[in-house]
Amino acid sequence: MSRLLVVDDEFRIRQIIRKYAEFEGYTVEEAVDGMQAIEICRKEEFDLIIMDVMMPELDGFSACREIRKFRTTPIIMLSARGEEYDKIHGFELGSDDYVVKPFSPKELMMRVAAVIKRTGGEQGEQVKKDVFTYEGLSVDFSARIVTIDGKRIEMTPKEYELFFYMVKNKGLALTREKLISEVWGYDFFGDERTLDTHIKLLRKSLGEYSKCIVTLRGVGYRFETN
Amino acid sequence: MSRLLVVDDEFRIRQIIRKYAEFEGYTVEEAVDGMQAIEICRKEEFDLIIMDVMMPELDGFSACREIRKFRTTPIIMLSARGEEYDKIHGFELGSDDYVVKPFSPKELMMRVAAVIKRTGGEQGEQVKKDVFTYEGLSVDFSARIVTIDGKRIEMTPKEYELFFYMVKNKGLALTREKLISEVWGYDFFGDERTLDTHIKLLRKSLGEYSKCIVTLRGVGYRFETN
DNA sequence: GTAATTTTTGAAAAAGTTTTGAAAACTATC
DNA sequence: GATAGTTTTCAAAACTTTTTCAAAAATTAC
Repeated sequence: MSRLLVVDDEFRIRQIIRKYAEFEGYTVEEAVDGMQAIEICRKEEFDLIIMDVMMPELDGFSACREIRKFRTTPIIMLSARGEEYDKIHGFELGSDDYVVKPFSPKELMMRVAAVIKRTGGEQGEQVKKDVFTYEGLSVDFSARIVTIDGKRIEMTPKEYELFFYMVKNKGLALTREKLISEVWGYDFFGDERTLDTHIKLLRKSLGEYSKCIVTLRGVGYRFETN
Repeated sequence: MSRLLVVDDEFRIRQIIRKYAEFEGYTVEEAVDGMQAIEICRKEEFDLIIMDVMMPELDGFSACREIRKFRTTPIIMLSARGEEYDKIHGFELGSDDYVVKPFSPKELMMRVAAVIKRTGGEQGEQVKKDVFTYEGLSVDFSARIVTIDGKRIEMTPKEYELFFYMVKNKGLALTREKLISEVWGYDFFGDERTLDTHIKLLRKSLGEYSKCIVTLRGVGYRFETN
């Protein structure tokens, strides 16, 4: 069955939607604000997102816009009554429908079913994303995008390759020989210190997250998340 | 489904109407002023025209009068509150309804549905559209039409194919090999730099939206929206 | 504490990639 | 088979990345 993400700061609202949605057979996940919604969306894929407009931390519009950068998941916005501007804005940002609060759960479920049916066909061909996140760091292998606190970090090809390899093998002690042969190729016959220089560049690019790359003296390096 | 022509100089307005109209299942074409509307109407037939009154080049009244000379397509006029109220209200131009700006998209859609029902509905056959939009850029895969702020962008076959493939895989890092084998075919054995040249041509065609095509050094390209 | 070893760093040289413009080759269409 | 439009080729220019190397810093061993 379809997976739903419900984003609302009010517990009561989430609870009502969950109850109805589960009754209809949907699987439900929850997020309490836009920021959390984005994080969850990076990691998991949903068939539909129901998102409140007014939320602390990060409002529904901004979250919608952000999620649209890497996902095409349909979104239904929940907005306060009479906020015509909000509705329009929601659509502009790529939401697929809107429901005005206070809403009838039954009506919401009908909209959910309609949107899923309408967008359902294409979901099959959808590309599965491959993303790693840790605190404010996010590594999208398929888009080749690294962000720190939502800000994009530009890196050079070698940095990406080195970093991706380390992240994919996070928690493992990687010898210099292993790193060089995996990132440069087994036939690399350059200078001893090339790897060090790239680690340096990578650390510089990662800023505060350079803490994740630890030196294993006499051995190599390890990427670790605490 | 029914075909709509939206005529307004503001792309924001066109975009909102397009979003709602497509949600309702209509096919939407756009024109940015009265002059363009007339040209398009000479070439194509619509089930309904939504036209703004205040436009540069040729205003809505004049355009409406002109189109009426060779078409009977129903027209809904959009006007700012109080603007030329009498004229519109008198229906002397032959418009079928009018909506005051700022309008509720939902209300507009109800009027659209009402007018279409009243005037006998569609003439053409049903075509399922497959359209991607981002800001003023719209890519209609099934019609093979790309528009920027409502203006049609003419491209060569290769440009279309390359662009469509990139848009369909938006947000993904596409290697040169992948692009070449998908757009040219796995058996392409031409020059290394052919892809680059086509990217160049495509960027030129896309004007301001060339920003969406980002170079991934050492890898390939990515189409991204933001 | 000192010497030996290893890693980090900065800067410059070398290598590599992408962009661009222009011309040549190709392909329909009349 | 001439023409107009499209695609491909190619090489120079613009730009970026990688590598090298030696000095400095850090760590370890004695």
